[in-house]
Amino acid sequence: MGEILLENTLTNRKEAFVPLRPGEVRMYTCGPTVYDYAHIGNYRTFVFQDILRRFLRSRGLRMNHVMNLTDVDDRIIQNAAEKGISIFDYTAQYIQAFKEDMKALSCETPEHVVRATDHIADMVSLIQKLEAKGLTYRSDGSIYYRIAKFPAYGKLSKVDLSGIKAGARVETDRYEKDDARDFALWKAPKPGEHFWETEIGPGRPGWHIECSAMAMKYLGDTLDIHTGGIDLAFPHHENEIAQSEAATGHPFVKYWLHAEHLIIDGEKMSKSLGNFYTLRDLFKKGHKPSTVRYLLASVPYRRQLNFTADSIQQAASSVERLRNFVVRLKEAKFPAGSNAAMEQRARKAIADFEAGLSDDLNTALALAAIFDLVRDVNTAIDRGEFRQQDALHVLSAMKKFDQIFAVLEDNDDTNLQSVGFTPSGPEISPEEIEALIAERQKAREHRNFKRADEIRQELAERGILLEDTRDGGVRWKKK
RNA sequence: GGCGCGGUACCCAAGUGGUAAGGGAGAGGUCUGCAAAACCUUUAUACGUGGGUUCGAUUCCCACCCGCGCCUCCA
Repeated sequence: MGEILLENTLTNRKEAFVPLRPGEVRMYTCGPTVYDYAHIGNYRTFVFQDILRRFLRSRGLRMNHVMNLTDVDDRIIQNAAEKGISIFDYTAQYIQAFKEDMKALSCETPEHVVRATDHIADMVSLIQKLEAKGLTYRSDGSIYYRIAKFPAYGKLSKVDLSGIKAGARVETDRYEKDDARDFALWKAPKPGEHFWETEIGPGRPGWHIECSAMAMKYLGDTLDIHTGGIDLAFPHHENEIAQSEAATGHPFVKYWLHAEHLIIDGEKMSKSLGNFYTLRDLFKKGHKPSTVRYLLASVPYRRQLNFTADSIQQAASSVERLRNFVVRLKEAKFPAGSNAAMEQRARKAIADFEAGLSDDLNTALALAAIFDLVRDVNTAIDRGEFRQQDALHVLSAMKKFDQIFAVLEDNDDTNLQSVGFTPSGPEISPEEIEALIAERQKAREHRNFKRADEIRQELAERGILLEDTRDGGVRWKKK
């Protein structure tokens, strides 16, 4: 197997991925701020990191992956206050929803999913470390990081801070900061706000410090991989670097991976444009979890993903094609024996698939390898050149594929239920379906095609599709 | 203005210094009682525009145009 190349935002280059500790990957993902339901743009990033971790695991690497839940920030405090409930009661529902959504999208659960509010002490001690090094200053009970003390600032995003420093965009006064570039490590409480009483005074953590504190707590001073949306590169990740590296004296992250944004119909997704979707919005429209996952995964993560009504329809068709293929392999009867060429073909597909993913997670290329296999095998089957043993090899290739993409299993109903949706369409029991199929078969035997077609039509209206197979059998599936 | 991503067929989207993967959609055909599924054929004389380098560029260089994002709310 060839090396894995990852495009590193820090260097702007594709680099061979080599874990600092052989066999283990220490990875940190910026998780959601749980002030509301996460939107599909968020999930684009989370599906990306899921594909990444699945791929690394498939290469025999052990994951030590941390994802944070930001469960305290301005929006949370404000929203909770408006509802007159504690921030914990407020965020609980969205934490739950996030976990359900991730499950619905077949995203693996990282080894550590951690809440900011459970790590206040870690943040405080990190801030103390920075204070001891003289990198901070206090202003009205808040503590700020003095960017001027960290010369490497800007190395990730290549942002030129001289512009910001002098820029008119930022009203320095409002922040009570010495320098507009400085950012809050610790925020003094405002009246009525939730706060923690700590050794550095009462207050709550700034946004950036939580990621540094939690990442280093679980993963050590230097992590292999840090992922997040492209918008986080500046200032969030830049600030993480400043805090962490200044505190430890070690490089914070070896590979920075950023996912480009998802846009809707060519425009930024935003509530004001009315094109803002949560996962549940899509499910409500009747889209399957596997369709959404496929769509989010199919465009390489470094590219913007243009989400349109058409593109999700296309994703649904693509998944359908793959699933039909697997069903055919499992259910069709092939002559005994094997065809050496097919085993070779399956091996090539796996090799091409992995080569695609190895190239900075080029999922489009990896998918092409699978679809090539699908076509070649279907052709071989149609020509009668396919044998029983061949099916095992091809199925094994499809399994390899699905260990990463996770869209083949027919689990959409279950996944929908996990987010509280009952599968759409009229209820019909398998027994009833079988009975109708039997009746239709009988009608067909008597060449009563009118009746046979009526039954097929009736089932179709109830969401059941029939396929007559070559050997005279009938297969059915849900729409 | 600075930084970044992109502009490939009807749509999504790979890719390479030597004349374009894959998926979806459409059309025709094979199979089928008819469908469905599957297969075959078909839809880019050149890949935003204009220059340049080169025997040769979509692929390198330059300029320009357009889209999107970030520049302390943001995945």
